[in-house]
Amino acid sequence: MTVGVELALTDVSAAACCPEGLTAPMDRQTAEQLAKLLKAVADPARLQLLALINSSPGKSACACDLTQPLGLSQPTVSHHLKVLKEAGIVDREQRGTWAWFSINQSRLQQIAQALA
Amino acid sequence: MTVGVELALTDVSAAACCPEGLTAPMDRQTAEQLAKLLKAVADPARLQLLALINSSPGKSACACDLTQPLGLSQPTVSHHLKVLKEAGIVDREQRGTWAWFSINQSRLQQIAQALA
DNA sequence: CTTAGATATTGATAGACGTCAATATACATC
DNA sequence: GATGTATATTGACGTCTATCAATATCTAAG
Repeated sequence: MTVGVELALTDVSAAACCPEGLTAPMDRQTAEQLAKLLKAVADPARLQLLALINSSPGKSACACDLTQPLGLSQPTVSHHLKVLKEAGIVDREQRGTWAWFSINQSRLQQIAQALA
Repeated sequence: MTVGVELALTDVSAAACCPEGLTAPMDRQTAEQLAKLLKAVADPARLQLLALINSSPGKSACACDLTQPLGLSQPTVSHHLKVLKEAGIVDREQRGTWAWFSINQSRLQQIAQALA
């Protein structure tokens, strides 16, 4: 069982985070939630994934088309997609054998605005 | 000598990064530069520091006033301020014995806009 | 139900990172 | 220059993380 991990990860997407941005002092707990979201984006492979998905037709892409451009192994890409999904930054849709990913744009905006 | 580290860190602030945001595919090198900037912000202590500085009178604060609110040791806070400085996110000014820090707002905006 | 292909999970490993105690350096004052 | 205070650096330690190879699970089609 990996309940602890599951909870920790869903905590991230549960964060209705930081409407005040950086304009007011931030308590440690709030800072940790926001940091988790930012960490999900602060990785070169995941940034490449987001850019790839975003620039795909319909702004959604099959996982099968994401491995080769990154030059990483399939499990590694799968891992990164999971991190993005659990941060609420991408959505996953099953289409037959394939997994299609799209970007939760408002969630991305939310993260960006937390730096305002 | 720590030339390697110095170079790696100044590389960060040298990154005139990512005017296209996530609208086009991103090569690994560009992704690594942007990831470095995001990592500099993706830490709870550093987010608290930015929020504290930003909400201080004149939007600048003495290092001596930043240790206690964070509940971390002085060397740790000094380390975090160094990371932020080397990412170009804060500016440092020496005033007598004290070190005053302010936020490079445009650099923060730049990072936020890279997620657009 | 077996096969085949796509995706996810597990286990292992190397490197990065946050933190502190101890120490060093910088700066002003006497 | 000696002292006191503020800040930075060093060294060590535990934890987290990115990555891969191997394996497992899922899904559709025979």
